[in-house]
Amino acid sequence: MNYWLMKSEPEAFGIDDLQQMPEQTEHWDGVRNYQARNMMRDDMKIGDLAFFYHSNCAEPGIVGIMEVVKEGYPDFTAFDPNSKYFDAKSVGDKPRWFMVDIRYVRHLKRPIALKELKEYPQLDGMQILRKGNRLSITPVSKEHWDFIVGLENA
DNA sequence: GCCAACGTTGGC
DNA sequence: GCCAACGTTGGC
Repeated sequence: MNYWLMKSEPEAFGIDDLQQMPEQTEHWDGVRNYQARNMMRDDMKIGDLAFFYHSNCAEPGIVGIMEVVKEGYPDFTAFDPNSKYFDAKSVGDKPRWFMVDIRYVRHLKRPIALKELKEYPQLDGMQILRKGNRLSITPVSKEHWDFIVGLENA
């Protein structure tokens, strides 16, 4: 079982939006980066857990936990000319972009801000903390996962 | 295959 | 709004 961190801008789609979806489940569409695509297509498995990270907002940080409930399949927004994620180079038999479905698990008892995450030497090397990191999906080690979940009660 | 130009991400 | 970091594109 693996752990992940997935970014989303709360103004576009935040954890509260996920919680309000039917069955608290949504497809993670619109990822247009090959590294992130590969992780969704190849590596993310049913039952894996992921942090929901709010980016590009007043208080960027980890706000909750979600679970992979459907493994990689073609991102259909790439096929839709009316979608802002349309990609003419992604066609039916050779889809270029993939997504997974994720289900809301819970909010953290308190949001843990990026600013706070940076304070802990225990989290050195975590990908989200690297300068210039822009990848919207990153793997999280079990050690880092457990440490961060442990911060909830601090 | 190199690399400059350009676009996007995302913290601040 | 600024800007650093990085990915992609396209000319050569």
